[in-house]
Amino acid sequence: MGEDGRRVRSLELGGSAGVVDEMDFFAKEEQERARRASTTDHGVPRLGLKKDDPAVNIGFQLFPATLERDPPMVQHRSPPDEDNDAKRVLEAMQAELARTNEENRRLKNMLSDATNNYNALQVHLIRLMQERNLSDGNTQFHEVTSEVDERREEGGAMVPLQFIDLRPASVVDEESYSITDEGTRRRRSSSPADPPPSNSSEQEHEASTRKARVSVRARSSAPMISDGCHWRKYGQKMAKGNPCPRAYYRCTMAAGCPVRKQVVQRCAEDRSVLITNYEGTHNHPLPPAAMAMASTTSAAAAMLLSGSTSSSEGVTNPGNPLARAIMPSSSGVVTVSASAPFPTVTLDLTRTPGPLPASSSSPRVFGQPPGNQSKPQPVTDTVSVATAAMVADPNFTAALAAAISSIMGRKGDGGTHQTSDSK
DNA sequence: CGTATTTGACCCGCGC
DNA sequence: GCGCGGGTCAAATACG
Repeated sequence: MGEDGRRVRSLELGGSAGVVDEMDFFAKEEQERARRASTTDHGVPRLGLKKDDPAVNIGFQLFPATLERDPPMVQHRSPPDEDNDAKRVLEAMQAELARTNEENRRLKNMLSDATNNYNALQVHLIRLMQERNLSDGNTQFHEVTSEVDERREEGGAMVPLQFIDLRPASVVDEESYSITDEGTRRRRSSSPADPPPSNSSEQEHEASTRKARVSVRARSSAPMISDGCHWRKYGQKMAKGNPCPRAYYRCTMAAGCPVRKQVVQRCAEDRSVLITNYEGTHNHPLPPAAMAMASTTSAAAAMLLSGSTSSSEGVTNPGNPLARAIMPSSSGVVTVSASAPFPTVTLDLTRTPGPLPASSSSPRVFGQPPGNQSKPQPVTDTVSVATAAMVADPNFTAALAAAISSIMGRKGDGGTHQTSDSK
């Protein structure tokens, strides 16, 4: 390749010799240098000698080698030559292009590695949770974990988060069953075809996990927080002891997803606080914004099922390492309550959790003071961002953004991309 | 006209 | 057994 490249360049060099006059770029300098360096009386540069000029040859030979490094845009000037300069500019631009491509490749690799690490950590987290359950005598969890691992390792490619069900198989089946039609299930229970409700401990466990729900408290004046999903209202009730009605929504993003239920109501004491309860897991691909909330609720539900149900009292997040792993930046805003009838994880986005890195996308979400209700809209829209920030460690996001921006910044002026935007 | 919302009726679980 | 409350259904209505 080197020889051919040189030959081509030589040919180009020779071919462009005749168009020197058309190159205006460094005309002044060129004339000056030509007057000094060239001994020929004509304006025709010593192109023939240039081929033998060691400096030029070295430059041509070194260019490919310096592509991997940071070649200076302006090479040291060899004997004045317009064509030579033009060629060098061209070479420099080509080198820059090649370097940019190389950096793009590196960035892609970095991003892929980071995502891989994230997924690996998530799988590891799930495994830990399920091993914990395994010690309680539930043997199904481990198998599911192995399945997830195998899926991940076999495919090599990343499994979309929405397809990784964080719950154990029994829970998945149970939830999909119950959520498919909880109402009809109740009705069906009277049918003779239904197996009589046996009172095994397994079913008791399923019954408890089936109703695991995630409650999100956020300040918003909107009737419903926008989490990226498409919800259809199917009912409304006046709740006891609350002047504000309670609305019932169902996910309509997929025909086969009647499973999702969402209950929204306003806090009785503070009507600016919107309480949203999520039950179940989506069985269809989700947009990134919706995926954030879905993964949050899923992770929270998994956290709930991981062993905190042993306590009948509320357990705050800092005491739960798993919760800390899921929501590292939200200490104090996550409450796990295993009290009857169903265990609930409460994500309180109305409290101030403490200082957060400024580079993260989450700080503007948390801790909206009650006085800052002049702009309620961002609060509604950023709930998904908050959940995204909780699912994806903000520190990780910030570090990734910093790394990418540093790389982009090294290159020069190309670093204005919003790579830190969470999905 | 298709889709989303409203709203009264109905079902079911639970406590008394 | 009965009443209450939560949750869901489905017809009617509104809306784009």
